[in-house]
Order: sequence, then C-alpha cells, then structure tokens
Amino acid sequence: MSNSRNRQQTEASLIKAATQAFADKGYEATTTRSIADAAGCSEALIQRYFTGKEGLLAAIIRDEGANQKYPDLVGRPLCASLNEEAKYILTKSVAVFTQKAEVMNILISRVLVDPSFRNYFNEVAMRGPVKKAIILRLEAYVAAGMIEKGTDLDSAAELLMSLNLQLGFVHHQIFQSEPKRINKLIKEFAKMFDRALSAKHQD
Amino acid sequence: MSNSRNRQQTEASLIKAATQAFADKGYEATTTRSIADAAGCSEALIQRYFTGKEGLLAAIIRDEGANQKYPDLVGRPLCASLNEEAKYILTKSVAVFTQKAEVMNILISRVLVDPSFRNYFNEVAMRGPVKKAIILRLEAYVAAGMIEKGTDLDSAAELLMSLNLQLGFVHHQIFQSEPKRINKLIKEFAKMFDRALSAKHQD
Amino acid sequence: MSNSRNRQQTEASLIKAATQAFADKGYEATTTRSIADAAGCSEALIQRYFTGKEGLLAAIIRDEGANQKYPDLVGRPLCASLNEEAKYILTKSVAVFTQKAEVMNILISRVLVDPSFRNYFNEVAMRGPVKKAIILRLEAYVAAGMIEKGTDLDSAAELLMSLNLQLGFVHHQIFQSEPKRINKLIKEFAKMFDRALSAKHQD
Amino acid sequence: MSNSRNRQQTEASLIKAATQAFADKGYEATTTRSIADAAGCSEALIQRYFTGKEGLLAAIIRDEGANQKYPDLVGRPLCASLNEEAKYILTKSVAVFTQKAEVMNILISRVLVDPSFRNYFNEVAMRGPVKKAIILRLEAYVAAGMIEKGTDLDSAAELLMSLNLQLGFVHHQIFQSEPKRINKLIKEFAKMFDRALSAKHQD
DNA sequence: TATGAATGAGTGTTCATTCAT
DNA sequence: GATGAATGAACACTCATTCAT
Repeated sequence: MSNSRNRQQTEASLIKAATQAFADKGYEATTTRSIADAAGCSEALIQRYFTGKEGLLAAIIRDEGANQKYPDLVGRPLCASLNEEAKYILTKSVAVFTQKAEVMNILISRVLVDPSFRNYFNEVAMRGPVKKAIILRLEAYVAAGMIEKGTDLDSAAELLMSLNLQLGFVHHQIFQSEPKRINKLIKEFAKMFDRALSAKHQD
Repeated sequence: MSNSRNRQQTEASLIKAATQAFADKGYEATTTRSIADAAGCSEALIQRYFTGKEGLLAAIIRDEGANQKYPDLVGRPLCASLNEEAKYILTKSVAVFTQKAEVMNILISRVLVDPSFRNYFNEVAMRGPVKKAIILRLEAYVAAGMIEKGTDLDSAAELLMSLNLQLGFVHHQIFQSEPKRINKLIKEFAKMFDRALSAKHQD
Repeated sequence: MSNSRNRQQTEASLIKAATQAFADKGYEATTTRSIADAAGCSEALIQRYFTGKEGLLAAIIRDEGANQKYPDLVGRPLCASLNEEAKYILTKSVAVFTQKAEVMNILISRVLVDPSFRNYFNEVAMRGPVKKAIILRLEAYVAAGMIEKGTDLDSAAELLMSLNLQLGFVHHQIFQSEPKRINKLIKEFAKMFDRALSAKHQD
Repeated sequence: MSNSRNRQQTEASLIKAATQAFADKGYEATTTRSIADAAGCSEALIQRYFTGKEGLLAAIIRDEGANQKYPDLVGRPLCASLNEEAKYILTKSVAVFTQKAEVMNILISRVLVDPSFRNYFNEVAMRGPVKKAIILRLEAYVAAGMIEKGTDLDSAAELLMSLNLQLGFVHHQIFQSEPKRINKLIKEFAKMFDRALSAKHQD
C-alpha cells in the first residue's frame, strides 16, 4: 500500500480508511494520523490530495454520490400486487443501506451536527431522487388501477421511505437486528402497505 | 450568577448550557469552556460536579430519562377509529420530539458514534417503553374488534414508531418542514394506518 | 519562574523571552515552544494570554511604545552651540538604540516584511514623535538666531535622524562598531552639523 | 516553460521568482513551492540546482554582487561645487536602490536576522566598495582646495552614506515617499553637505 | 534529466483537565 | 467551595526535502 507511487491508488486507500474510521468513531473523533496509518501512507497526503480532513470527508460523499444509481427501481415491470412491490423496495433498501453502511452512517451523523449537510442529504444524496423514483412507480400502479383513487402519493412515498429508514438504518445499522427479524418486518410492512393502498375490489 | 454557593442551581445551569450546545454543535465540537461561559461559572466545576465533559453528557441523558413520562398514551379511552388513534399518537410524538428536541438530537447523534449508547437508546430511553405502550394500546383495539384479526401487532407498532421518527425527527428536526406540511402528513399517515389495520366490515 | 500562579509575572516572562528570541533569530524562525521553554512555562499560555504568537509580537511592541518617552529632548535649555546640541542628540540616540536594541531589531525587521508595520513604525513608534521633537528644538535655535535663516528645518531634522539611524542602528547594532569609533563619528557628525546649520557671523 | 532542457534558463527563472518572493514576503515566509510555481518548474529543481532554499538565497546575492558596479563614481571630472557632487551621489544612490530594490530588501532583512550576513553586507556587498569610492572622490576635492582642510573624510563619507541609506532605503523603500519629496530632500541635503564641508573663502 | 509522489520533522494552536490559592 | 492559573498531550496542517520513475 505504502510508497506505491500511484496517486490514484493512494487516494483510494485514504478514502477507504477514512470511510471506515469516520463511520466507526465519527468524523470529529477520527484523527488524520490514524487515517494515514490505516491507509499506509503519510499524513501530509491528506492535505495534498484532499486539502485537509474536511476535503477528505467531502470526497467520500462525492464519491458515493457518483456511484449511486437507482436503475432497478424505475425500469422494472409492475408487480402483480402492491405487497410484492413493497417487499421489493424494502428489500432493496435494506440491501443498499447494508452495502453503503459506512457512508450512510457518516452522512447521517454529519447531518445532525452540520447544517450545511442538510440540503445535500435532503435534495441530492438521499431523499430527493429516491422519493421521485418511488412516486413515479406508484403513479404507474395508479394508472393500472391497482391503487385506490384519491390516495395521496406523496404521503405514500413518505411512508415507504419512513419504512426504508426504519429497516435499513434503525434496525439494521443501529440495533443490528438479525436478518430473520428484518425479513419478518419486511413481510409485515409490505402486507400493511398493500392493505393501506390497494384499490378496493368491487363485487 | 457565579459564586452563588448554590450547587444545585449551578449544576442546572451547566446542564442547560451543555444541552443547548451539544444539540447545536455536537458533543465533540462543544468545548467545556463555552459551556462554563454560557452557564456563568468556572470550567473547573464541570470536573468537580460531573467528573468531566463525559459525565456532563451522562447527566443530561440521565436527567432526561428521569423526566420522561408517557402517561396519556395508556390511560386514555379508545378512539372511535384507528384513524383518530393514529392521529393522536403521531401528533403527540411530534410534540414530544419538539419539546425534547435538544436531548433527542444529542442522543441520536451519540448513538451513531458510540456503541455504548445503543443499548440505552433502544431499551431504556426511547423505543422500549414507547413500543410497549403502543402495543398495549393496539391490543385494546383488537379486543374491541376494531383491528383485523391476525394482524401482527409488533410490526404495527414498529410501523407507528417508524412514522413517529419520520415526522418527529426527520421532518421536524432535520428538514425543519413547516407545521402545515407535517400536519398534512399526519393526516395522510393516519388514513393509511387506518386502512392497513382496520377490521373489514362484513355486510 | 514556572508555576508561579502569578499571571502578570508569567506574562512578563513570556514577553521577555520572546523579545530576546525574536531579536536574535527573527520572528518567523522563533517557535512558540522555544519561547515557552525560555520563559519556563507552558506553550499554551502564549495562546491564552496573547491569543497566539502574533499577539505576543504585538504585545512586545505595545509595551515598548508605552514605555517610550523623550522627555529630555524638549525641556532642556538650549546648548551654547549647535555642535553641542547635535552631540547631545546623537549620544542620546545611540543610548536609546542600545537600551532598546532587541525591540528595535524586531520592529525594523518586521517593517521590511510586513506592510502593516510600516505605518506604525513611521507615525507611531519611531519617526513621528522624534522628528517633531527635533524640529521644535531646532525652531528654538532659529529663534535664538543660532541657525542660519532660510534653513529648511524639516530637512535638517531628517539629516539628524539619518545620522541617528546610522550610528544607533547600522553601526551599533549591525556592525557592532566599538564605542571609540562611534564616539569619534558622533564628534565629527556634530561638527559637520554645526557648520551646515550655524548662522554665519558677520564682521 | 518547463521541460525546457535548458538549465541556465531554468536557473534564471528560479532566481528571478525567488528574488521577487523573498523581497515581497521575506525569506522565511516564502515557500519553495510558490517559487517553483512562479518559475514554472518543479520544486525539486531548487534542490538539484541550488541544493535547497538556502542555496537559492545565496545564489541571488552572489549574482547581485557579480553584477554590481560603481563605474561612474570614480572616473568623473570634479563638479563645480560640493553641492553638485552631493546631489549627483545622492541621486545616483536613490537610483541604485530603486533598481536593486528587491535584492536590497532581501539582503538587509537577512542581515538583521542572520549574523553570517553581516560581514558580507559590510565588507563585500554594500558599504566597503562604496565608501572607498566616496573617499577617493572627496580626496580629489581636498586636493582641489574645495574641502576645508582638516575635515575628516572618513566621517564625511559616513555622512554621505547615511544620507544614501535614508533616501534610498528608508524613504524610497520603506516609506515610499514620493519622488517630489525625495528630490526636495536631495536638494536640501546637498546644500547642507556643501556648507558643512566647503572650504571657507577668504576675503 | 526532470517530475511528482511521498515523507517526517516540526508548526501554531486547542482543550479537557489539574491544582495552588 | 470555587476560581483561574497552568498544563501536556494531542490536533490538523506545513514545508523543505527525498527518491522512484
């Protein structure tokens, strides 16, 4: 790792080490020295490559944003039921939170402390695009007559995102609930979501 | 203010000042000096009274736990509908989050960073007692035949708590959504909750 | 010196140590660590008492300005000749430069590097008051008929100050010329000054 | 600019950039990186070509010494009066200070801080040769009967050099007095110099 | 040869904490 | 009991320099 004379590789090492450390101990409690040690390079490179600790944090989030894609939410054929759709979205969400656990932790903990992160978190990083994609999806179900007319889709999307947060962050990350428990909740949440939104069948 | 020879009063001043500061800037970014200045006393008293910065944080959370009560969740007569019940609980929750905004912020941001706070957060401070109260409440509605039989009450409680978090913390605290918007969400969430849980009427 | 629990004394120690160090090695090459060591106290006190290295420099100069007095230039009876007056002023100037050698060195070397010091040096610290005093003095000699009419007193004052600098700073400080040599120069400078300014006697 | 494969050209660029920077901000406050940037080449070349920052400073001064010439002080015919001679020398001096402003600034500010520069400044770079030239010149005026017998020429030369410093450095460089003001001072200084040294006419 | 990646010693500064008064 | 003087370990960051390529 060390002295590799490969800037991109060194930058990647630093980002990886910093991501881990920030997620574990928090941004403030992490020292640049410990990051450099973990990355196997000199502390000064944090200054040179990222113009300091704060720039390294920014790079982590920027990187994450660049990699973030929600392709499979939009382009999929409709499910046979809202239950299945909800199950899919919640499962996906937990998977995303799992995969990006560290960055998620960093982002959320910064949002609590640094007001300038709020907008980013809300509009750019997490909620904005996800919410839009969910609403588009629900509109398709409305068009297919599967969602009760007059349902407020914005609120329905908020409800789904609320469940996403509950499962993917609160349960998975914070309480580290077991997969079995989480799957049970996904199943039940999906069932309730279905009942709450599905168009009532007429006899 | 200082030299008041009144330990209890000074302790209270310190706790109040620290609560504000920790909530605003985060625990790590808050200096003991700024706390002492705001409290109008000497920095050394933080050491003497609370054995340091960390002890002051502990005292804040201990204090909060001592004051925490959920009296009106349990002893109330049942509502006429689940919609009204949900509206009541969600409104109450937003109010509680509003009232205890600072401590909530501190607690949640510590949970993200310090594993030792997780248990406290889960079992003692927030979720444990609230969840139990909600489940008790829902059981009463089951007994009254207002909730569809076979509904998983634990999951239903989780759903309500998820909405609590979404409204009281994510919207109210983080995004600082306007009351109008929050009330709209409460109304729609309650409607969906009602449809998801209510026993189906037989003709 | 150390742990004296006497703030004023500690501040004085720091100022003394810093004055010596700044004069010897220059402001930039002096570390706050070395100053604190020399003063026998903790480095952190430089921050607390003077808000940093720069504040310590400012305090040194402020202190010097506060102590600076030119009482004997103005209130003295006129000398019997301009030669004696010049001798007096030049001797005095060398003495002042000798006494305030360190601060002089610091001030002048900062003037060369930091534009914000120029005004202070010119108007406040050195030239302004001294020049005014000299001109007042020369005017008295004009009134006494001892200075040739039509002599430009401003230029004459500049000449004297130039000689002051040459003797007190260039010779004494920089080249560290021996006292004997400096006294010889004082004598000759005074003689030339006398010839340059004295009113011509009419036969 | 870079990769020019022309060592001499690159060396010259570095010297020029460093001269400017050292004069503007001082030696210590100037970083090798900023010099390399301004010179349009790599930082490492400062090490290779000049064995480091200090060597670059030495090269600047060495270069200056090599270029320094005072040809027109010696070989000129005598002026009609000492007034004119002084005017010539002072004007010349201001011009030289103006032209070599950067190196002058560097040299003088180093003299204040680094004892090893003192000898160089005194004997080699500035005073030695200039003073000798002035004395030679004054001796010619003595021989021509234009300077009062018994005048100490060494002191007279010191006086002239003092005025040189006052005008060329203190006024022009430090206080940045306007040309008008400087010319006025030259005229008055020359007048006083003339009166101080000129042989008295016998009737 | 010239570059830029990399470094380590050292910078001023911060801050929770200790202790004499 | 309360203060403020004092501290030391740690902090992010700087910079002239080294060295593989």
